[in-house]
Amino acid sequence: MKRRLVKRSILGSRVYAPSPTGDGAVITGVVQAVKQENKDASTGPRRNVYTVLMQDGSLNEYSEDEIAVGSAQMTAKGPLKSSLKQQSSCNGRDHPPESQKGEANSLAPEPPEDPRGPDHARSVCLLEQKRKVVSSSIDVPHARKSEEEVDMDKVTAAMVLTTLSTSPLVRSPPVKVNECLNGSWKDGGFTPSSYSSSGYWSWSAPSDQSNPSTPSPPLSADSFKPFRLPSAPGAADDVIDEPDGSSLLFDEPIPRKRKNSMKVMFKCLWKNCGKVLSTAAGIQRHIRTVHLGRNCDSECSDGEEDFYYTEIKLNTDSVADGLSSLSPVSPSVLSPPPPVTSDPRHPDANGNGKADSNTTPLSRSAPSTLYLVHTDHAYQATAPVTIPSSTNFTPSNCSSVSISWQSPPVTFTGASASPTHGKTQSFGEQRPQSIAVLSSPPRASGSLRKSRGEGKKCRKVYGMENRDMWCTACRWKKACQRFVD
DNA sequence: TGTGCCGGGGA
DNA sequence: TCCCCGGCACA
Repeated sequence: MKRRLVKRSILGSRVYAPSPTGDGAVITGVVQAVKQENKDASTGPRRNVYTVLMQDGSLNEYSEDEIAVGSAQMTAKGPLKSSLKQQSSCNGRDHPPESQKGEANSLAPEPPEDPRGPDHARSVCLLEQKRKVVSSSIDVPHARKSEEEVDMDKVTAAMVLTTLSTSPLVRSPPVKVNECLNGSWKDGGFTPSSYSSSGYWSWSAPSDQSNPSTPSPPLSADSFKPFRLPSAPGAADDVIDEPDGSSLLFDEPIPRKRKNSMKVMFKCLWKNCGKVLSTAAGIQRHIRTVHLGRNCDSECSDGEEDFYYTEIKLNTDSVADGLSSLSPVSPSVLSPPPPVTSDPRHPDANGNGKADSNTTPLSRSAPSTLYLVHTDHAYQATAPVTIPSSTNFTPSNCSSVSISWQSPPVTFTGASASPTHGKTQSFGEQRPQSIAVLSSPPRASGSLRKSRGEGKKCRKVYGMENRDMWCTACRWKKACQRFVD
């Protein structure tokens, strides 16, 4: 009787059916025709076979066991079979629809696998069926649901979300329901059966993202993490195609959505590759397929990929800075290039220890302008190069010196150290070119006196008794060039 | 008052 | 150009 109801209204209805590719995905389609299959009439009720126009344009036939009805009404959705006979949802199994597909495809009625026995399952079935009748018209929060039904509701809700996605990319490859749902389900502890995601966000190939219905994949790398079904440890069909990925991915600290601007990327360490992807799964796949030459999906992986990629943490702010440094903007705009690795203000910009391979070329581009900075003053003599090794001039000494547009002279003095003591007036080398390039800081317009420096000067550092250790400028009562503010 | 440094001047 | 110093401004 119910079946007739459904049959009468099923034509033209949107249904969900397992992908004909057999990969476990669920795709949507529209019922085009219904016919009865009589061959099993002797053994059981006759089956309805639905001809479904799939979203990719193909026509497929499904039995009622295989497809699920989807309509605007959430409560009317669910496996067609379950809505008719409440059979599949009451078999006491935890499998989400993808893994149910396997059993659904085998049209033979399966013996109930509920360890509690068929009677128990049937009774639960009746209860659930009764409750559904109520909830289909009134949205009553269910006080209790069987675990199976909870899963099914979520799955059907997921299907609706999938259907609502109007992007053409949804068509092919078949939509993997998990992909667009795991972000929210996972947090709730729900983990449908696994399917290794084929989509990953990439810098170099953003179009790889196969499912645009996930609004912000870069922020949640783990949203692509394949699922695992913890409640069914023995189910072999749960581990569909990510035997390596899943365990690996779950073991390693996949970055979660970050509140701050840190972004974790995965960089391929293969020689001359350097591909950067946002997910471990993606980079593993990349390495496996591109470098290891393993075309098979992740099931033939032995985890070797792990050796060929590394995790890099990117501060998006730093990236932005780096990008700006790549821009043709004058270096004078740049914030003072720190002494590269020792700047405490950028502890992350240079990457953590793992990403010692320089993180990005962006962070290295800035220091190239560093060396233009130090030839500013015409009478910047060679004195700075003669900082005595015995001096107590250490970074701690200049720690109070706020790093300004002029980077600390330390690096420069070391680089151009001249063995001759101070008196080599090789001023000819002091090109004012850098001044022009640097557009030196607003040194209070010519007439105004330069604001007094806050930092230590040669006089303070070395004292009057060591006046010969002062920088030339200090000796000449000029602006100190060694401890520039 | 000590310090930093500009401006000027002498060698 | 190098070097020194008077003198001013600032802390």
